[in-house]
Amino acid sequence: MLQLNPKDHTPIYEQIKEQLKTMIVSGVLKPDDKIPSVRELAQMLTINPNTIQKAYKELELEGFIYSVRGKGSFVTAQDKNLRNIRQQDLLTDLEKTVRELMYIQVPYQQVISLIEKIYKEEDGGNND
Amino acid sequence: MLQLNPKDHTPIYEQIKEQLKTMIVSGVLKPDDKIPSVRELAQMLTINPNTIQKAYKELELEGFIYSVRGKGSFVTAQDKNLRNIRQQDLLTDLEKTVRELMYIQVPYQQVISLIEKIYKEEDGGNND
Amino acid sequence: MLQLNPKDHTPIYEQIKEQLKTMIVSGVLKPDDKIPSVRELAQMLTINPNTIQKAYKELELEGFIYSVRGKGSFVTAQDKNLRNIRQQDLLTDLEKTVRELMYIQVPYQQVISLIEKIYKEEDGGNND
Amino acid sequence: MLQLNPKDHTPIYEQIKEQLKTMIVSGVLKPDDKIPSVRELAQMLTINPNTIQKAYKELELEGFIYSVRGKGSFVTAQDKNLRNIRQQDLLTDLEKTVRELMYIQVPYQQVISLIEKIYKEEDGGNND
DNA sequence: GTGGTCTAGACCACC
DNA sequence: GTGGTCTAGACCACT
Repeated sequence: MLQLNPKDHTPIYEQIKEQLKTMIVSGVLKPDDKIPSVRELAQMLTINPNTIQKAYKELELEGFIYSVRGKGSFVTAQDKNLRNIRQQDLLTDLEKTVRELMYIQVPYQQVISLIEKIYKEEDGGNND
Repeated sequence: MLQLNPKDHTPIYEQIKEQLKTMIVSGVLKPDDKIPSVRELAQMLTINPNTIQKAYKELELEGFIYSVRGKGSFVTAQDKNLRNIRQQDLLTDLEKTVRELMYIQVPYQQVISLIEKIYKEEDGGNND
Repeated sequence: MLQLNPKDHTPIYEQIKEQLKTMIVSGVLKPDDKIPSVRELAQMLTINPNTIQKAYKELELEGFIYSVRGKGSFVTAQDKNLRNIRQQDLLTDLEKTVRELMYIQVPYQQVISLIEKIYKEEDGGNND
Repeated sequence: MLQLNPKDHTPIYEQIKEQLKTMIVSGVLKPDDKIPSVRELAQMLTINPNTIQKAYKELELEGFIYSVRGKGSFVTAQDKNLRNIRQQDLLTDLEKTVRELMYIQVPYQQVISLIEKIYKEEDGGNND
């Protein structure tokens, strides 16, 4: 379900947050879907429950999920702002990367075709 | 010259690295330009020289600058070997970002025009 | 475990790097083996933890080990991408050394047999 | 005449020593040949005369050259030991490099052919 | 003057 | 407990 990479220096709980966010924002997880319990997920990923706890707590603070005592954690109905913030972050990232690619003289066309390829390849797929 | 943000949780040495990289990549600093000495910059930013040292050393390992004992630190000219390695890294980065942009349904055209804008804007500029 | 030579002018952290590299390369340390923690090794060698930190960080950048905050440092499994880069570096090194051996008129056969000896000696050993 | 590389972190005076040693040991410079004066060489390489001075002084201590007050510096008649020491250093280097190449699974044949290529290519040349 | 190494000791974030 | 960042201050090597 989730992919953790210990060699990546981003903390485990951040990796979990990131991946859940993406699933929520992209619609893989829909509002009021139940997400795995802390203990369940900890067992699945063979990591410490505290780490999951921390991820869930922050996701709740940021408004992505909500917890119901005794029942579990659930996806929040999406506020448009959340998606916009995420999008803005990604575009800023993109700009920095592209600027460096330009610096090392990777041709414009090469960058464009990579992007075209990505969008095309998934086109028949889960692009609902 | 450089702006540090103490509130930001990213390490100081990373902030320095980022900003110098941007200046190099955007052409503000050109190959063989001398950058401030370790002590000089430390004094300017009122931080410990070791922190600057660390930033410079990593920039050197990543191929952006080179340091000469007794003389100072300088901007590196582009090298074909390093370029290829770096290019691969950047394209992987790009792919990941674009893929996520697609997931959150940012239209293809919007991504393309951002890139076009970046490449065009520098075209008449310091591409001499 | 590791032997430091204070008379040697090569920096302590380089000596540590070298010895760990040799242990990894020769197979004494295997992929995902845990190596001593920063503080542990510092205590064993009675040197400052920062010095160990520096050695470990560089070994990580060079792809020999990976560090996980809160858990420790571990030997990296061979990765194809890194391998290619490293291979190029090593072959360049080799060429330079061999060229100079030729200049001082060391016969071809002597060089070849040294290499043959190295490859053979490990063949029946830990190449399992 | 000599090639200096400021990006290489080996000190300038070491680079000069290395290259002169190679020329002497390989016979490009013969016993009692005059080598450039300190000032001359400093001008040629556009570096500080002190740096040359240091290189020459150490070469003299190590027995590769001798200076005659008012006349200049000259190559010493070669002692067999000197060449042997150099050779031993190079072979140790070679062994370490080859061992790492083996570790990253570069095949024996590939290493051998590189060496063969180097020896062959220079065969008709200055291998007098 | 420059970069580079090292120590001692502190504090933080993560697991 | 772990790794990672930072400071203060020292000393060395090179130009």
